[in-house]
Amino acid sequence: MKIRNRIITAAETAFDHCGFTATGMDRLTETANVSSRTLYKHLGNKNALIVAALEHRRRRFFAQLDVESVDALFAALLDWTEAEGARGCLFLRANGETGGEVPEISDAVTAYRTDLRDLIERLVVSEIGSTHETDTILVLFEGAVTAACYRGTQAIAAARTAAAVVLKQPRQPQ
Amino acid sequence: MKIRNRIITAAETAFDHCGFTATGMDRLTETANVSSRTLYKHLGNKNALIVAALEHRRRRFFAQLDVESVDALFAALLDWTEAEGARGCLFLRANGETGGEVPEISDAVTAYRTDLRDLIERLVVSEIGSTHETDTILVLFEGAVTAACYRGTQAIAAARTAAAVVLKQPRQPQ
DNA sequence: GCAAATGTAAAACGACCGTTTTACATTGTC
DNA sequence: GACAATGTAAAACGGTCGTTTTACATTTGC
Repeated sequence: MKIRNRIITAAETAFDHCGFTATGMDRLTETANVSSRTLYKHLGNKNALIVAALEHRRRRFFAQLDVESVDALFAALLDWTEAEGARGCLFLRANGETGGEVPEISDAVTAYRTDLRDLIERLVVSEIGSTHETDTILVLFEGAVTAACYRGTQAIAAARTAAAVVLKQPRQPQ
Repeated sequence: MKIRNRIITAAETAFDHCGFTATGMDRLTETANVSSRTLYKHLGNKNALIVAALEHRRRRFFAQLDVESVDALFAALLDWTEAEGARGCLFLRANGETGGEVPEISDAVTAYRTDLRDLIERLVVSEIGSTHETDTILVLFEGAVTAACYRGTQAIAAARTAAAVVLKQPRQPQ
């Protein structure tokens, strides 16, 4: 189980840094220090490796985002970005590159989105007692991830401040 | 100049719907109703066609976003999304698929980002008299585009409301 | 100590794809 | 009415890439 993990870990960073299509099997075997035969024996094919890398990313990401407030969520995103860099949401990119035509990959992306929304909803409810601003915080989170690609961590800081403002705001009648 | 335009227009929607890598030259010639020889004579190669399609998208997009307030900006984004669908920012996707290693494409993406930020900055200044909340609105805009992929137009509505709240908020001392 | 399992190294396969070329039809202009 | 210019249709080229195969080395458990 050690080799499989090494392959997946190396693949996650390779895909993140160079893209899914642009990363060939030769680079994946190289960075994982395994032969192509071993890689195929352990993962089956490239799509399965992409799925495994996405699931690995999902676990790592939400492990770092295991927080108890919306403010701490953005603080954790800041830490993540400072450690990992900002190249956009890996799941969004995976979906874009495959055109949503690889079901297993789409499933992995959907799983991530569900987890993210569940997390945010839980935090929002514990903070203001209703789910009412969940989409707002979700938008701020997604926007922070995307805008950080070219505005850096100050995009995350801006999202963090805006989230605080929105949640402090007295609930408007619909 | 009519054929070139037909090729670029068809390419823009093909790339948008199926992705850049996943869209082969055969599909591009098919949807534009031209021979491959004509396509190459007019555009040169696939990367140049991608750049042309991105520039075409940029012109169309900002033509629809020619507004005078932040609220109208999100209203215009709503209109755009209802007409075109939500598949994520085409420029972000282009960058992701090429790994940022095709300079001409990266330039087109940078041009879009610059235009978007300039537009938002202009609107924010005209609304609150300072550039202070530009990054916040930018984050909300990017987040709305991304989240609309799986939350639909209500993500844009949430961003729109949040933008109004943020801009109404009394300026906090730094 | 010897199979069986598991690994490496590297060549080969087969399909796909961007691009070019060949051969031919259509058009507009002097 | 001939001749560029510009178009189509389709075959061919050449490289890349995911995947498989061949040949061989190394571990591991009975």
